[in-house]
Amino acid sequence: MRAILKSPAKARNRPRRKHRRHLVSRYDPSASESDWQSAWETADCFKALGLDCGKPKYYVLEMFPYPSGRIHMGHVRNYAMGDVIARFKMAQGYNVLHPMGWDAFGMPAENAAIEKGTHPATWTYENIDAMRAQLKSLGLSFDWSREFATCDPSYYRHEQAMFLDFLEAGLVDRRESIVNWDPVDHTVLANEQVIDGKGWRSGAVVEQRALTQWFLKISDFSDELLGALDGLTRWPEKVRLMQANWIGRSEGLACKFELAEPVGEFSNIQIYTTRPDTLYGASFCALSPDHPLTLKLAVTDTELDDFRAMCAARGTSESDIEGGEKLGYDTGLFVRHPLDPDWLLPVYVANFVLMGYGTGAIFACPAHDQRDLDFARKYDLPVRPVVRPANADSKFDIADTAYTGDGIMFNSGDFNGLSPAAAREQIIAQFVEQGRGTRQVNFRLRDWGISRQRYWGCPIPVIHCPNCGAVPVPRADLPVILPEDVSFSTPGNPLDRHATWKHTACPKCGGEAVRETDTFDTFVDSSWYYARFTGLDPDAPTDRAATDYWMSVDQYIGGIEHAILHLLYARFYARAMHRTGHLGTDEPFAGLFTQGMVCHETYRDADGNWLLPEQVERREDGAFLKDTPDQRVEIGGIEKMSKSKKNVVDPDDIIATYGADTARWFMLSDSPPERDVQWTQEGVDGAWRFVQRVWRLINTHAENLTNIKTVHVHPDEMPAPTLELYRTVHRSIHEVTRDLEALSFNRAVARIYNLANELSGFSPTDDAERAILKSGLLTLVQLFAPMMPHLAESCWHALGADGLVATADWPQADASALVEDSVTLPVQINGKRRAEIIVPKSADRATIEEIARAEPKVEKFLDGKSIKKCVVVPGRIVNFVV
RNA sequence: GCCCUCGUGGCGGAAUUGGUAGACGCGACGGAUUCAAAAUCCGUUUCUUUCAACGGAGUGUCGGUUCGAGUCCGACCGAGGGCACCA
Repeated sequence: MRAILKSPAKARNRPRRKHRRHLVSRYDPSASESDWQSAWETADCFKALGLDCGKPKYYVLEMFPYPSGRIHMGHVRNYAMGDVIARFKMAQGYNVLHPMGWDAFGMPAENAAIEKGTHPATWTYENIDAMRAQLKSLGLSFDWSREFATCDPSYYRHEQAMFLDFLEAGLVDRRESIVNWDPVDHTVLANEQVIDGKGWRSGAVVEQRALTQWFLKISDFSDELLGALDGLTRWPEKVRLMQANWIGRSEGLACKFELAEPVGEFSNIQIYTTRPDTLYGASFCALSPDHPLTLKLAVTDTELDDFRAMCAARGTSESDIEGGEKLGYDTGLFVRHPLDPDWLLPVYVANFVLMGYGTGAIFACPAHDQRDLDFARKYDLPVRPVVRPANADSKFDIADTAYTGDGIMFNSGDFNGLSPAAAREQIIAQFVEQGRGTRQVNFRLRDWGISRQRYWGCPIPVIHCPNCGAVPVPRADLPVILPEDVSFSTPGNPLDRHATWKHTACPKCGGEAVRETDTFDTFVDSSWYYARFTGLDPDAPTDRAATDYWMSVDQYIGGIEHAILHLLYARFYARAMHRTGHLGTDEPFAGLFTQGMVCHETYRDADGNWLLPEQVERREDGAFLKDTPDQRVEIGGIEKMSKSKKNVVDPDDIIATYGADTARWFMLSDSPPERDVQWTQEGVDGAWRFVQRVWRLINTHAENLTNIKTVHVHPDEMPAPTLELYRTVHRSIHEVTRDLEALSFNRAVARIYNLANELSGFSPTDDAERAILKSGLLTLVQLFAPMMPHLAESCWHALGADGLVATADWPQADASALVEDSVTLPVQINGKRRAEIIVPKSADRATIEEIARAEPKVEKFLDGKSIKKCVVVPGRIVNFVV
């Protein structure tokens, strides 16, 4: 776009006119930013202090990146926010831990290996080097001494050791489960990698396959993970709600329906329901296609076996597309209704009953459950309502919509007239008392399957022996290191084909055995990195003294897209680590902030091809191709920056053109941080202008101020104009501090603009005024220093201040300057503002009313009317009701 | 379908516990400077009544509570996000 054309870099090089009064040269970020970065490095000022430093601790962490090779604007926004907090807290006197590392295992490295023939490790470490350099050019206050990549054996060896601890603690399970299997790539796919029932990479139809997998028993913690959400008061309500829904607690009744005729060892069907109140509306029972009884029947019933196969083939996402058509198979069996043994209900196998939830079998009440109703209508089964709305009579009937609202029980024997809630309670109590059922709590949350048929992940430290079963690798043999000599020329997992790595001796019996060739889900790596950052103990996953000091993370920042998986896994992992002695806390993140995305307009040419912003020229009459200016460009919606739509801006280009500070400032201004921000040329230009304006402001005064001493003068002794400025400065300190505490960066930015405006309008005439101006300018610099740290150092230096702003103490607001002696109050007549009065701050109600009545405009409005009431809120408002 | 969030100028957004709506920025317009431009500086900018006002209207729509509502309550409309056969 035009920014790149009329870049400030070019403007800067233009010869300047000679007769400017204040000849202040432009601020040149490219010249100074790297110098200040070196100065910080030399001073080593961002290294966390020891545990015994005596300062309170503050742990700020941004979600670490996947080393894709280049940072994007989303990273800039995320890390700029974290950096502001880190620098702000450091200035406030905290011992700050602000580390950075790499979430370095994962599929893109293998894809690169397949496409380019580069080894995943080479590709990954090259990317890390490139991205580290980019992050450093942003001037972020990371303690780089703690950097690690999760693909370093020095990291994943501890992950393996902890897995063995979890194994011993009973937190790990190995069992068969149904997975999405890509028959071409020979690998398991995650649900989100299956698109329209096909593998996202190979395009092959995904199969449902039963595989033996490793699981972490996160469901053991369901209740706790749910309950503890209430204590996470510094998390967004939205994230807590999403997690609560995901965990999905429900209360209900578990009971048995006796089979009219037993089938082998099956004499009854165990069901779970949250609506026992609708038992009298029962119409049929339904089994999951994977229910043990279904499997038993399918052995002899080939038609049922075909039905099962069809359900499996419909797979994961196809049901979504079909709109979830209900399909069933009549087994011909009957069960007895638990409240009336003579009442027989048919038993179906139904595709919408999941084996993984409850007991895999249900009783269906079509009148009050939409799925059951759809099924009943399709297979012509009875629909008997038992709950009617309070205003309906006993003829209440169901058409095509199940009634799920509250109301009054009817058609329900002894329970008629009760509310559904009361009926629910009574029926459960009755079943429990008679020993025919139990009150049961169920969760939607399943155990976490962590096996991946992948090379570029942490090897699972287990050896499979034909005689001894799954044997943990002895701790002395850790880490199990990934072999480097692997080939990606054929599909599937190279570990599975690696003869010398795979085949080994059983640690128990010494016989021939094979290694587990699956690797961990990469979410495992990111589930404990926050703890590792607190202390890099070479011999243990965590340094307990360090974790006890630093944990929990005081402020965690990242994208909302991790609201469930990563954040739930990490919360589980912290508990598992607590139980196995690696951590003293249960909650990893005391404070969570989820920032919005960075968006940009989209552009397409006449053929519909996406265009990069830099290929497009915006003019008054529309957008045109830069190379061929007569070609019109269609401007599309404002969407998240993505490579596929080409609506991206490269941080490197921005930094080269405008410097890191301008990019950071723009990312923090205007939009509230939790909301999406739109990257625009005008916005960057605005940020750039402010950088230059501040630089000019400082430098027009610098020469006259360097020798001025900023001695403290009591506000009472100041002349009016000086006092006004002094007040503005201290109000700014107060407000910016409050805004930064609340992570309201956009508001802090607005207040800084305001302060800069006020300072610009002040012309000192004597040394006393110069002293006030100087301290005001120094304050301004300190207030924006967390956001534009390089510019701040340059200004700090220009004003002749000592040391680095980065290590200076945060300014303190003079409380006495925040209180005004007099205050302007609006005067309303009947709620409409009619006038303003200036009253002493200390004035009481009566005095204020008197002053208000005396105000000419007020008199005019009150003239000839009777005052019914006068509301006076000191410091706020006066309102006459006439 | 269910759950959640949000609707404020031309735009991004401010507005403490209900108390002067539109801070700050962007854009636009006018002016200064300049041979001219860029850059910079000054001013105007919610809408509206032919100008103006210490005239009227105004925070998605309609209603309510209150001396007073962007803020609280109810209904509706619209946008965005999450979940989706969880019995």
